[in-house]
Amino acid sequence: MKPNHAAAMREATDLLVRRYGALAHLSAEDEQAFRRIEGPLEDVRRGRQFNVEGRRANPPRFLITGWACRQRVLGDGRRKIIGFILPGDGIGVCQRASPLSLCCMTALTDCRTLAAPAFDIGWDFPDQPGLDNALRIAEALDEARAIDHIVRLGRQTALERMAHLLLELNWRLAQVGLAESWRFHVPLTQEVMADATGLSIVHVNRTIQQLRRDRLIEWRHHVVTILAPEALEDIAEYKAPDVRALI
Amino acid sequence: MKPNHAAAMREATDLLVRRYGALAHLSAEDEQAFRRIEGPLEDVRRGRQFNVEGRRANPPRFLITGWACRQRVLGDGRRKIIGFILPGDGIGVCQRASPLSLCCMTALTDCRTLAAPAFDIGWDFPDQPGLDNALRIAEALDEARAIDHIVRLGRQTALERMAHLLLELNWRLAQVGLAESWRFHVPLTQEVMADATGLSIVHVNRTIQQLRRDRLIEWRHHVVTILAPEALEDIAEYKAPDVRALI
DNA sequence: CGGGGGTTTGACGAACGTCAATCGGGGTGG
DNA sequence: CCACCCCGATTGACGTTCGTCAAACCCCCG
Repeated sequence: MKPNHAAAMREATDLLVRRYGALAHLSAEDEQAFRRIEGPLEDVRRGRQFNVEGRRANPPRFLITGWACRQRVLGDGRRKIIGFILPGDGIGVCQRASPLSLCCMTALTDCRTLAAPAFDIGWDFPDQPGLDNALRIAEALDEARAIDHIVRLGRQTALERMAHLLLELNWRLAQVGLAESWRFHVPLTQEVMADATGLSIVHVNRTIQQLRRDRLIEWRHHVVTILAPEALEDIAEYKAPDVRALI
Repeated sequence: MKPNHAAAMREATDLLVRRYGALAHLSAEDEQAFRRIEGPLEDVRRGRQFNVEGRRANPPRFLITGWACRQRVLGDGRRKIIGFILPGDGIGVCQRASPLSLCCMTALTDCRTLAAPAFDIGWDFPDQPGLDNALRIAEALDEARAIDHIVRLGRQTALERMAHLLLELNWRLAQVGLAESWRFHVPLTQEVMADATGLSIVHVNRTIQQLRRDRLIEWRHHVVTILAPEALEDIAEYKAPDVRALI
């Protein structure tokens, strides 16, 4: 094992400990469970699918760098992104059979993943209750975001949807240390944003323009800065999830 | 206990056995677990909430007759229905903390429910594996419908959404014996359909008119008949859920 | 016979989609 | 180093879908 590989593994498990430690208290024992993940680390090209729709990704993995998504494509090519998968999130990691884990999952950018065969369906970590808790909460957060998404798509305008999505991304990225002071990197094209918000590319562009004009955000070179968090939260009726309510 | 009360209890548990028996094989032992539910049966008026958003319904119950829904209401009164709750479905019945069970749940019609305190969060039925399975599958189906709903709202037209929703309702009602030969009772106003499909009342009406004109459905006196199931499924790209895939 | 909730219709307007052209920036080959 | 190119962002013009408003209608019930 080369030293830079060991460093990469260390970085990957650090990320997981940081992310899941924010969801539930991790004992030294729990942390060790993450440290013991054997991998391998894998580099995945943009566009690659992690699974076939209807089957869980095998092996289960954690996303370490890059962005992925769950999506469904209709017969005529219309695509809907169900949700984003961000660094720290599991891909095919689920305790009980979960339809969310059966969606078609695809890399939106070049990614790095860490295989974690032990985290397969029906996992059981009796000696690591913190780890078990954290993973369950992560699953619940996925479900909660799906509900938010339904409300967004069904009853919010383009501006509100975009604002809501940006706040959601900020919250999630902040959890893993990838957003600071309301600034974060979004390696997506506007086409992807369109498929996530249920809008057309052109209208996504116009909506972003408006958010910019109103000095609510900046968005340059794939870096988003939320200039007026409270105003944006008002527009979107966004509430950050309450992790403690999901135990 | 009056005799008609005993009959009502019998009907209620029959419904549950029929419904959950369609999801997983129920042993005699499993069935008994349903038969032993003590209740009480409760009649609930239309409009009543079963829980406060963010808290699970207490006690957990099963819906026996009538329709309910999960919904969220925005600050300015816009309402989005997350999903329908039909006879046989649980209200606050969930094994692990589930955001879907934390939605605000409301009776859309006068309802009858059967309280089932044993089916509270973290249930454990080691001696009734069939019952446990069936309830998990029911939870998974809820989640799968949420995903379908996202695709519908994000990338389907009014006509496609309505077609999809009607097919979903037909499938679910057929499972509990409330739809036969593509005909079922829908005790909803068009306003409710609007909040479920993310459309306006007027546009729901126009969409229904078009489905009628095209001889795809009949809809009279709250009874829907699907005249051309295959054509409707093509329009909606509807796939009936595969229960076996969710184990 | 009157009333009220829900449905239906028409006219109009706003939000959003489509098409097409242009722009802009980073990468690449000469 | 420069010209070119290509993908994605941006803009404008226009079309469609869907929302809004308001009136009429319908049916069930008292």
